[in-house]
Parts: sequence; structure tokens; C-alpha cells
Amino acid sequence: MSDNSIKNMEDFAAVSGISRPTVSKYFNDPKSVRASTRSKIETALEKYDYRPNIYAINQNRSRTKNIGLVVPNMTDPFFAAIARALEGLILDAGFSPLLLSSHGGADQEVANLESLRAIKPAGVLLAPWGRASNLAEVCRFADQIPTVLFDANLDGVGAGFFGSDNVQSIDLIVDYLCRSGEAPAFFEMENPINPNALRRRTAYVAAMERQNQTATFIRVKGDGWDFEEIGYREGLRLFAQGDLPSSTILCSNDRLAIGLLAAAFERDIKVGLDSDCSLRIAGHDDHPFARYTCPGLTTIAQDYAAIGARSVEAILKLIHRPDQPKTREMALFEGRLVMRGSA
Amino acid sequence: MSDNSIKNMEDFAAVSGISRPTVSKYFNDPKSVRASTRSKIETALEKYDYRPNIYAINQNRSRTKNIGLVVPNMTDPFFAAIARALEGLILDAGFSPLLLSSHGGADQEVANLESLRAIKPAGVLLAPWGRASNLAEVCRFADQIPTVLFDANLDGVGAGFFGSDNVQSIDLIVDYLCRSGEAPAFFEMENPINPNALRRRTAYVAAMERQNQTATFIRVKGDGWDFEEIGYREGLRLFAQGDLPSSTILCSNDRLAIGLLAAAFERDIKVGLDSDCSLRIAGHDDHPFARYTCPGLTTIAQDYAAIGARSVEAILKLIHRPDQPKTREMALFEGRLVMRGSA
DNA sequence: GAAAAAACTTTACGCGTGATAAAATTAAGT
DNA sequence: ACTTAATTTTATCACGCGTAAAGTTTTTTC
Repeated sequence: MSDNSIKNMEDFAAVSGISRPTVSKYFNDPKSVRASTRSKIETALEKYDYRPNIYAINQNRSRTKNIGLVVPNMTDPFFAAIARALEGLILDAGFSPLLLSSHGGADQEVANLESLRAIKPAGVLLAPWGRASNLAEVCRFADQIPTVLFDANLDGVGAGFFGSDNVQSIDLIVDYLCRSGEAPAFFEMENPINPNALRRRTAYVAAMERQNQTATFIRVKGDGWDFEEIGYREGLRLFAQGDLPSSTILCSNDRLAIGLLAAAFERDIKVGLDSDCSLRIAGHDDHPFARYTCPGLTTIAQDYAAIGARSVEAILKLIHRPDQPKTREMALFEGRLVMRGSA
Repeated sequence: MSDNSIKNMEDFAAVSGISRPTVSKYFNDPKSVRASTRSKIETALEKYDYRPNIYAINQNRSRTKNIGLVVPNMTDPFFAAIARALEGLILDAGFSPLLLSSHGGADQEVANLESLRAIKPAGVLLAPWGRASNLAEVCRFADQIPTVLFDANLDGVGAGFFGSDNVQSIDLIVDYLCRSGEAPAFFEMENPINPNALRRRTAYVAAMERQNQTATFIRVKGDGWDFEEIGYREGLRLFAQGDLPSSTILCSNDRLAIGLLAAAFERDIKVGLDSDCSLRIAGHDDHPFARYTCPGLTTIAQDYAAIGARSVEAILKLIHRPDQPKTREMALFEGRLVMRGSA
């Protein structure tokens, strides 16, 4: 027969013995048709494996069933893990995730938003590049398409933000470090791109105040996202100089700490809690590799299960009720202290 | 005026003073219209920022300007790095990359191919899941849509394969290890999913033969992609037992080695070349984190610049001349020895 | 078992663009 | 200015599906 000639819904409707509009209805919602016709269609479906043309479907719809997902840097395992979790949640909600990475920088971020615009997504989950983001463009985008921010906040942009409570988490780890040894110095980049880095800095100052300690900083130079390299290079330099402000170092993020630990190892500086150790190092984020550093990295685990769940929930609500009151939703989730050998 | 009412090409053609078919021609190839009309269109473009509806464009086309890019696991920084490089090459060629990860396993791989089918990509670059891949489905897909494999080969599937020459690279590192100390034992998983693991195993046997050494294996249990965890857990177990077949261990890949190094550190086993070290560990792939292990991991760097370039080149050739002779192209690229502290 | 409700069929149109043939215009060369 | 080639315009169809209206059949309800 003409088995292979099922080119469109018309043809498929013919072989399944159902009219095309009903078949169309079926594909939009299988439960919206009578059980008997549904089974007829599904029988034919098994035999002819037809699928509606996605472009024709979306041509009329002003919004599709896609949800854009933009992360600043997929090469960072931390974001890769979050992205993966979010993909799952989006799929569960019956939408198709479209994952894009802004690794090129703020320009790539804008380019990603442009690509998404062309695809007319129902909504977008955006972890912005950071301070360097093209705020005007991101704003313009968020005004046109339902957008929820996660991981890093840009004030007032999008319909909501969900991320970590840096004040709580930094307080938690500063408290732990102070109780278990010398108060920590804060290791950070001079000009961090990520807004979270700035918030953690402020949170560190406040936490140290609460501990009646004076905040001290180790600020290092470095551009871009090659944090391990920066931590390593600057660690080597610092250890060579030998004038650390404290024997406990709290890094602004795990990736800096990973580099710093490698530098300490190379310089034969024992890191940890034991009596023969001269340095303690802690991080923030619970990077997937934090448990395989030497020693394992004491750090803060972000609750990104919760962050992801709430972000997806928010974007879905926005999609289903697009004309709701314009109150910007926002929630910060507590971090959890993960104790390993390094501090 | 009616500034914002540019809803389609008709409207845009009107405001730019050019007929719609000519505008259409412009968007398909700006150089195909007269310079004067081109500038007219581009002037209007700046003023009204219209962009053709991507769904309407693709509705008729049997193939789009998209190239699918499927990697087994984006959470693995190695694949994240390759994917990023490939994305750049695809963009340079004037196509849009669509990146998908099969992290769910072979089922997700099939699902990804299904998604891609719906999008009608011009071609697909596929790094297959491995032995567990649904061979029949992948084959069926590759028969319908131009497909090139990279990283891992599936015999006869797709129009070509580009990857690393495991025989050369393993020979290179075995030779180095033998010259610089005790001949290596091969650390691997019992049932590796990745075809490269099997090839490296065979290559190891052959290389040891050439060195007049007897091949010895350390085979460990473990499922899935959590290689660091497996290396770490099994490393702890092995070191507790204390009956290693050799003081030099060549791991099937870097991620196993990273776990193994962490285990050695925890057990106070000094790894490296110095006289006070009792163990040497080497890996394969030059994982982005290999330079931050303690000590830095001696390994083989895959030439994935070349692999990526050739893969993209091959898929482009296939797209432009779809009916060329059906010889399956294939090339293996040499690895480079990266010497660090661990061996 | 009849009336009401629900689901389906038929018919027809619209979406925004690509493609093409024939006619009209413009540019280039002499 | 005239010829010729190149380009643009006009007009029309195609693509595959969503959707609405009107009529028909099936199922549910009492």
C-alpha cells in the first residue's frame, strides 16, 4: 500500500479512519477525544509512526510549548548539574526545554535571547551572566516574554528570582570556621562578574561582625570564568609571599578553592583540621568535584533542588496566567554546611 | 504611525518599499539582491527590527539550517568543552547548533533523536551513548538524516566517525610509563559503557606486549557515569587490601584517575615521581580538572580541536552534497602526552 | 425510549513564508 | 538612445496544521 506516504495529518487521518480536525484535537490533548476514537488513532499511530510537523503547529500559536533555559556557562559543572535538573522539571510539566549557554559572555547572552525570541517560547528561565549583562536588552526581553531569573539576580528584571540566601549560608560557614579555629579571611576576585560574589562579600563582612572579628580580604586579579586557574596561580603567589592574613581561608566559590588547594598541595602546605596542618580552606557551592579534592572541600551546598523547583513553578504559573498582578516573586533558599577534610 | 504593527514580511516589505518576494530573497541570501534594494531593506530593518517567522520559514523546507549536537553527558566537563567548541564551528558555518544531552541513558538518546527528527535538522553530530545505545534506532535515524559520529564509534552507523586513536595514545603513555618506572597495570570498569574503554583495553594489551611486559588488570565494579565516585570507592578498597599488581596504575580515563587520586590522598599514599612516592597514576583524556588534582594528573590530551573540525567539515560536506557516494569517512587523531606530577 | 448533551465530520479559511512564472522595470554596455 | 541582461514586481500556489461554523452521529441522562 501507500504505507510510507503519510506526509501530513490529512493522510494520517485517512488511514486512521478519523477526520483531520479530530486528529488535531487528539494531538493537542489525547484525553479530549472519545476513548474509542483515541484507541483508533493510537492503533494507527503504532503502524504508521506519524508525527505532526512542529513548524506548522507553532506557526499559528503565538506561544509555543517550549521553555528556554539559559545558563551563563555550561562548562561549569555546577551549572551543568542545575541545567540538567531543570530540564527534567520542564519535561515533567509537559514542555520542551531548550538549553543555551552564554559562554561567550554578555554578547552571547543577548544572542541567546535573540534566538529564543525567534522560537517564541512560552517562557524563559534565565541565569544571567552577571554584572556585565546587557541590562537593557535583558529587560526588553523579559518585558516581551515571561521570564524568571535564577542563580543570580538582576534587580527588577523578570517576573521573579530564586536563588541562594548568601547571607544565611555565609553566616553559617563563617560561624563554623570561627568555632573550629581561626576566623577566616575572604578569598575573592578583584572584579567578580557574578552578583553572588558581591553579596557573599557583604555577607562575610556582616558575619564577621557578628562574631566580633575583623574582616580581612585576599583579593586577587583575574578575568573571565577560569576560576580554578586564578585560584591556583594566585595561591602559588600568595604562598610564596607567605603573609596570609589568616590560617583559614574562605573562598568566594568552590572553583577558586579547588585551584587554591592544588596550589597548597604543590607548595607542600598541609590543608585540613589535623594538628600537622597549617591551613584551612573552605568554599561555597558544593561543586561536583568538591568531594574529590585533596583533602575534600568543606563548603556550602546550595539547595538547587528547591531553587529549580520554585523557578519552574513560577514560570509555569506565569505561562498559565500571563495577566496576573505584576508583583515580582522572589525567594532565597538556605544553604547546607558540607563538612569535609579541608576545614 | 503603525510602527509596531510589523507582524509579517508583507508589512515589512511595505514599510521598506520593496516587494515581499524580494524581501524573502534578501533574507535567504542578502547578496542575491541589488545593493540599492539591500540597503533599503537594511535601513528599514534598523528602524523596525522585524525578523522572519522561523516556523513559517521551515514549514515548507524539508531540511532546516539547524545542526543537531548530541553528547552523552553534558555534566561531564570533557563533553561540555567539546560541545562548546563544536557549537562555535557550527555557528561559523552559518548553521544553528541545537545541543542535547543523553544524560538519561540510551532511552534519552533515542528521545533526543526523536526531538531532532521533529526539528528536521540539516545534519546531526552524535557522540553516542556507547555499547548500550539502541543501535537499531540510531541506525534508523542516521539513515534518514545526515549523521556523523564523534568521540565513540558505532560500527557502520552514520556517514562517518572522527575520534581519538586509542592505539597510538595508549601506546604513547604505556611507553612513557615503562621507560620511567614500573610497567603499568590497567585500571578499568568491569563493564564499561563506552566503546573507547574497550579499545583502550585492547590497546593496552598490545602496548604491553610491545614492551615485553605482561598486561595486568584492576577491574572494578560500578555502573553509570559516576566515574570519580567509582575510582574513589574502589581505590579505597584496593589500598586497604594492599595487593596492587603494580606501583604504576594507568586508568581507562581521567575521571577514574581523579577518584583514585583522592582515595590515595585519603590513605596517605604519596603519588608521583619523587623518591618518597610509592605510587604512580596516569589517566587519559586531559580532563579540564586534571591539572588541579593533587598532584597534577599525567594523561593523554585528545586532539579534539581536530576531531571537532573534521566532524563539522564532514557533516557540512554531507549536507551540501547529500547524494555523494556512500563511503563511510573515518579518521583517528593522535593524542598528546601531558606530563604532570602524578606519573 | 426520547430528549439532551457530547463528540464527531465536513467544509472552509487563515497563518507567514518559499517558490515560480510572466510581466514590468531598472541598470549596464555600446 | 538602443539593446541586452539583470533585477524586481505581480500574481498565485503550496506547505501542514489550528480553528470555527454548521450539520450529523453517538452517548448520556432521566
